[in-house]
Amino acid sequence: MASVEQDRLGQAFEDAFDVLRQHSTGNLQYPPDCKDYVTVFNHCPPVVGSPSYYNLLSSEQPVYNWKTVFNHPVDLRLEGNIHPSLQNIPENQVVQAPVLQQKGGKGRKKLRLFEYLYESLCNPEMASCIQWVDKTKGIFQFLSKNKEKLAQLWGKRKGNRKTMTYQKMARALRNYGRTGEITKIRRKLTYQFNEAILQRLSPSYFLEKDIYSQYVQPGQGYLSLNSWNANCNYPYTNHYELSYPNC
DNA sequence: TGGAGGGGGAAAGAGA
DNA sequence: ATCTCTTTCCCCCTCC
Repeated sequence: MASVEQDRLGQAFEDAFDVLRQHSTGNLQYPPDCKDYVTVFNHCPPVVGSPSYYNLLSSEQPVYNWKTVFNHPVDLRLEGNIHPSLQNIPENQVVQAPVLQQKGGKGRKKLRLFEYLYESLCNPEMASCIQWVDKTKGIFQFLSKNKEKLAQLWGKRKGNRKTMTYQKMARALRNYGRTGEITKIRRKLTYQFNEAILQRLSPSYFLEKDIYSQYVQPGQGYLSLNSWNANCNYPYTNHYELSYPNC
C-alpha cells in the first residue's frame, strides 16, 4: 500500500482512538455512531489479539456499551490493579478472558519483554516508570526513580521466582541488541525500538482499509481473529497480551 | 572516589 | 531432545 494511503488510514485510526479516549474517561456512554469504532477496534490485531477484546468483540452480540468494552482487568490492569477510573464498575460486568489458542492449536505465546515495554509505554499509569523520548523513532527512556518498579512488575508478570531488577531487565534488553529488536542509544536509560518492531507493534500498521474492506461483507460488523489472520496473512498473530492499544 | 549505569560472558530456567 | 528467549550471576568499564 502506498505510504500516502497508509498515512490517511493511520490518521483515520488515530481519530477513532481519540474518540475512544474521550469516552474512556467519563460515563462510558456509547456514542450513536460508534459502532464503526468498535469495528475499527475489532480489526486492529493488537486489540483483537488481546484476550479480553477477543472475547468481547468477537462474540455473536456486538458490543454497544463502552463500559463493557473498557471494563476488563486484563486490559486495564496495572499488574493486578484495576485502573482507578474503572474500579467502581460492577463485578458482573467483568468478562473473563478465554485462553486463546494460536493457529495450529498450540498454546499461548509468551509475552516478550519488548512487547511488555511497548505496552507500558502505551499505559499512562506507567508514565512514571517509562516514557517516550521520540515516539516516531521508537526511542524511549526509563525513569531512574521508578525503573526498578517497572522491572519488578515485569518479573511478576512473567511469574519469575526471584525479583526482577532493572539490571537484569537491562541485560535482557542488551540481548535484543544482537537481534536488533531494541538497541541502546548513547543516553542514560534510553533505548530504541527497531523500526520493524515498532511497525509491528503499532496499531495503525494493521489498519489497512483496502484489506479491511475487502474482507468485510455487507452486514458483517466484524471479522473473527481467525478469519482475519487467514485472510490477511497476519504477521503478528502471537501478540495476544498487548493490552494498551491506545497510544 | 563512589555510585549509577552500561556491557557482556556464561550458565540455568522455562516454555514451545 | 532441541531451540528460543529470557533470567540470573558476576565482573569489569565508563561517566558524572
